[in-house]
Amino acid sequence: MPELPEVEITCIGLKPILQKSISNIIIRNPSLRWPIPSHLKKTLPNQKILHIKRRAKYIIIQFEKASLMIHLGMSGRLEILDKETPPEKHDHVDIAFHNSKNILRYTDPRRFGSILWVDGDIKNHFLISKLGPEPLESLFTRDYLFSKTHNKNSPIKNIIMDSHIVVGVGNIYASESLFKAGVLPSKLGKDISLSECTKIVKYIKTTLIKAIELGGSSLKDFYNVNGQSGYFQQTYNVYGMTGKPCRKCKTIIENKKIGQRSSFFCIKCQS
DNA sequence: CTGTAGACCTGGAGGC
DNA sequence: TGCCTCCAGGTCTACA
Repeated sequence: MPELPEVEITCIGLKPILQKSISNIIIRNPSLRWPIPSHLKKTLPNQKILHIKRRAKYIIIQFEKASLMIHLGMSGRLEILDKETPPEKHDHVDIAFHNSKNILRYTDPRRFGSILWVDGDIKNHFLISKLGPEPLESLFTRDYLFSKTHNKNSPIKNIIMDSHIVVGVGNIYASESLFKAGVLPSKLGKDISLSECTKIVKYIKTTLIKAIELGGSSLKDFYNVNGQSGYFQQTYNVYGMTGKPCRKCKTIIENKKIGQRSSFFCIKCQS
């Protein structure tokens, strides 16, 4: 489920728990990407949620002196549910609140996600401190991208998916953005021109923004029905379209592994 | 330092 | 039905 738009939409959907004070946490299975700290049982109760924000694909739930840093991995989900909702197999964590009939539930079949406790400023955390700029913020420009590509021997798709260069571009939106930019995912960084960087940056931004808007449009039933966003209703230009005709030129969409990941492209529209 | 392969883990789809 | 293989939205770590 989660690429950056889904994480953003999840953050927005968490607004109802702002200012709430935690009463209890139930950890059914602490084995995520990193173990969930067992001290949360003692640390978390009576902490008040002051802010909720996103950095890269991390959801940061801020308390007075520390934060919970939550990553959804490949298959994670956060939902606000009635506290009587019985837990299922992959519902690893519940957080309950004072004076509330709701809980925040973390579900993650593959357990690639993480729930970490960070004292002080998260900027200094080892998972955050070396991250590149946010794709939707002003630091992510043509010139910045060019400075990171012009001397690189790896495919452009790998470069834009490298969180040390720019965060939040996952496998779906990497393929989609490169299609719109007219650049083959396998093209090496050093062969990418300045004007191609202009397009890549532009279409990463517009693709992500559009996805957030689509997800946002279904926000009202985001957490009380099935936790899915507009994400699943989107149709893609190339992602998952292997063997189908390109929407622009009817050429058959191809799929090639680049950097271990499936990559989709139109050989005629992209070069 | 750079670039790539492997690792983590579960479930669903498709072939036989 | 059952077993096997392959595939899946992420990203850290180890190694050449």
